[in-house]
Amino acid sequence: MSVTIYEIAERADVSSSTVARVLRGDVKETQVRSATNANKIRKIAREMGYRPNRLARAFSRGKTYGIGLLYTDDAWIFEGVNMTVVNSLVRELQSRGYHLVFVPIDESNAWKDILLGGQIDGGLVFQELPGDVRNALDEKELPLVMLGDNSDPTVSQVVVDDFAGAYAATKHLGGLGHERIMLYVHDSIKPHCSIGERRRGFDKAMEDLGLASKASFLHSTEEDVIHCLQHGNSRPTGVICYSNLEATLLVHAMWQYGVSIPKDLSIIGFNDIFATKYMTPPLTTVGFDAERIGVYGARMVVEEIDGENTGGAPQVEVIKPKLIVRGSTARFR
Amino acid sequence: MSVTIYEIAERADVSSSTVARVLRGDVKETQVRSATNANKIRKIAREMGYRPNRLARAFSRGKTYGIGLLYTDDAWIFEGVNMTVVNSLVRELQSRGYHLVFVPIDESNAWKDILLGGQIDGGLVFQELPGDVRNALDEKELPLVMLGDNSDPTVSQVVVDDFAGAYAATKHLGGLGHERIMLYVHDSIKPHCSIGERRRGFDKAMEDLGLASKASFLHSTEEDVIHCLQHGNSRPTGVICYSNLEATLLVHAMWQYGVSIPKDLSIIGFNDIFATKYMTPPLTTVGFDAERIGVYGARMVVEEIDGENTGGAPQVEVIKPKLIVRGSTARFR
DNA sequence: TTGAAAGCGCTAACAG
DNA sequence: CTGTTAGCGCTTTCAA
Repeated sequence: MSVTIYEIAERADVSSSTVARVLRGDVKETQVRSATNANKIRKIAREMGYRPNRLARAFSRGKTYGIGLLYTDDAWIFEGVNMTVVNSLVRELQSRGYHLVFVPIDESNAWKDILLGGQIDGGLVFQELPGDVRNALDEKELPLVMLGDNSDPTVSQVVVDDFAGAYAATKHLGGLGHERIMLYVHDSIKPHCSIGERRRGFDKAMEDLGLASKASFLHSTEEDVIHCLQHGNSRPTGVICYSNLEATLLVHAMWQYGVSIPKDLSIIGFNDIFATKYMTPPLTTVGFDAERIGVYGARMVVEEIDGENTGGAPQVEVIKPKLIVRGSTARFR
Repeated sequence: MSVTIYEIAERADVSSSTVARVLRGDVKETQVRSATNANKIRKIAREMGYRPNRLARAFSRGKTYGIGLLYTDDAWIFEGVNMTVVNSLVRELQSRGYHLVFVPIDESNAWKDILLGGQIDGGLVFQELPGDVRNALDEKELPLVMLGDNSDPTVSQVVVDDFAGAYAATKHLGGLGHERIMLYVHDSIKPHCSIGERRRGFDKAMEDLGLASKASFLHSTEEDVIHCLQHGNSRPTGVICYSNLEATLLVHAMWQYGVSIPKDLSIIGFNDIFATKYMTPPLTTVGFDAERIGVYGARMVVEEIDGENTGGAPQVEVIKPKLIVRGSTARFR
């Protein structure tokens, strides 16, 4: 087995409490004796290769130091940008002594065992949670922080200003002379507040551009969009894609049909991942600093757990996106 | 606080041990009394909303039920295929009562606290580990399973038959009439056994094709490869890319230079992720069932922890890749 | 600042 | 099958 505070206590000829306190840094060491003791204890601990048993500590403190990443849709969470978020989440949490626990919410009741069985101290989510999950969280009084979702004003959240992103994208296209612009949301996309936000940003920009009547909004299948883009003489000349999925699919489809981008059609995507830069053509996209979402998110849950967030009022951090102009957009005629 | 076995014991008028045993299913219930008791206990537990405290259980059993995912290179682990692996790892582990703990290995000593502080029961790795990490693992006698890496024959592993993958890719190109074929490994790729494996598969195929003298192997920068591909009349007509990175970069570069794929140049990638199917043109690639890596990997660590792997001899599972022919390869002339 | 003692919730012998 | 009794390793009163 491993070295415990008792073995150290014995060698140092002090009580186990003292060892624990010193090693934890809970001693001011103002007195001569305490300082001497402290040094001796630390020396012995080092020699014996002591490491506090994290489980014992957690158990004793009544904390788990685990933060659950609750998700219903793994396609969403394991996708490009969100992985960047997860990555920074892991690191930021770790630097604060916490660790991330993946909690897929599915028919199996594993998630209940985890939430109710005291395996986590708080939760992080990318999307709105099913009612029973929320209830479980509430029952255990576990703080929750939403990432990139503002659908619930009662919990803290770090969100991306999707309105601004869509607005900028639309204005960009308008500035290039496009008049008939489409906002494309693939029908496989699950409901999410960003859809509405982006739509509002899009609508507002079209209105400001004086093109409101020429806007077309679609929450649609690929076939319908492609059809719409190819037929009729009032077809859109610019498309703003809800995410990389739509952009990828669209670029591919247009390539198949011989529609040249950006000559014949301008396309703007959302979310800037590595691959978008290397698409053919490189994709003009609305990007944002995904790492910050993780950093803020981690900070917020931990603060709520440690009760540093005294007020109790939900915190809100907003990340400003920026338009990254690349090769998939061009002046219309 | 939560409901404990003691409260249930009191109400059911039995000892806490009995409660624990019944709720854990450690009672055969052959006798009349035991069955009656068991039912009563379960009923009360249900009514009170009892959930076993997982930390207490873990602490008491001397197990953590955490499996560390140890990694030095997050670009690698958070990349496409490997995320699929992680996803299945999470689920498979969860179904066995374990959870995955991300353990980035960096200058901070956080990883030491986790390994030595008894936060995990075993480890999973995608790449060879630094010596001190291995030592820590050995010291604590934590089983380790390698994923997609066969560099250490002393540990269990689930690997992809990269030799076969590269062989098939090369043969495919050879069959299409290509004679000058290049294997491209970007210089940012960190050392990994698959590089050697793929190279050997490539070499063998070239030899079998009678083209050995026309093979060119490069562990090189993008510039060099592009230059090589554009100048000289003995330039390669087919390229096998080590991963999606090279394929993405190359397709992009060729597009910039007006080299048409697959007319002027055939390209084969490695690893089949969603986007490759939608590249322009869709990428011919060597794919494999990434989920199985996770499933096997999880199974193997857990078995080693539970001591089901009696022999002690390292297990080896090999995943067979298959060539997925799409639009980036064509007959040469 | 230190020590003694109790306890976190569950598991694991050992008798009965 | 059941109850009793010790822990697991650390934290946390409470006195001294």
